[in-house]
Amino acid sequence: MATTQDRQLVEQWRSIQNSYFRTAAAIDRALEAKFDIGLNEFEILDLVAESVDSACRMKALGERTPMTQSAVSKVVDRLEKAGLVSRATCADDRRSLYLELTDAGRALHSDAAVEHRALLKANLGE
Amino acid sequence: MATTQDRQLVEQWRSIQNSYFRTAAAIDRALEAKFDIGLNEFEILDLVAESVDSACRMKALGERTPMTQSAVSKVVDRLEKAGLVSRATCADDRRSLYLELTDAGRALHSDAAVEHRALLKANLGE
DNA sequence: TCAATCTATATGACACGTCATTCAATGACA
DNA sequence: TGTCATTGAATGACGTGTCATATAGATTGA
Repeated sequence: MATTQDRQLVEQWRSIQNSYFRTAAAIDRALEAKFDIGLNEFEILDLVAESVDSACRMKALGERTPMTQSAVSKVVDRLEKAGLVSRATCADDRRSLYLELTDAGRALHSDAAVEHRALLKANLGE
Repeated sequence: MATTQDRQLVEQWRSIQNSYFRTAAAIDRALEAKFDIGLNEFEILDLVAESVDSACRMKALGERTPMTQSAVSKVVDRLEKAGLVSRATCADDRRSLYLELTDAGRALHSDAAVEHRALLKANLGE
């Protein structure tokens, strides 16, 4: 039995979906076209750029994103392969890794961030 | 330069992401476990169930979901393979197809919808 | 100190979504 | 009516995410 509340819930859900997908797709295309990285790659880059402390961060990253641990690992693979990030072993826990932006990574991030924020504004702000 | 507005935008965006991912994952797991269909499959089923008219619908479906045309086509493949939906050719435009729920599809949908709405409520309604 | 257990990350198999392309049917217009 | 462009849908190659597992290092407790 479809109650009014049910319909409202479904509406709300579809609205979130649309908001999410349309925005994500727009950003992804733009970043891909201009900087040759996908949205997930940028978001990891963004998180790394945000972390001022040099704590061991692979783990911390996993807690700040809805991505799976293994997804994060593969995104970092690509970022590393692209020379934007580097993995460094952790002195106090040799299982852990912390990530650093390379110079190229820092440069790309600061350009891409402008684009990213602008598209967020265009898609969410309005 | 990270303005306050930028940070707010990023916050808003991450909140949407979390809301979307956490809810989607919860629903997906539940539907998978109890009814052996994924969230996308259910959403197509839901759209077909909603359509009272018998217009040619593959196309219409594509307009009501953020999924790609080809994604919809593959989801319908699976639904058809599972015996929940059937494709019928359209008399007035033989390129088009319209979809119908089978009896099994209707039955599964009405059970799964209850679960779906409940999880939406739990995750969004809060 | 040595097992047992736990934790951080990586990896391989697999599922699914996307893009580009294909194919058939339709429409438009000379 | 015959060509050319357009449209609805399906398909194959490919990239990326997920799950389950593997591996190496840490921790606990006897």
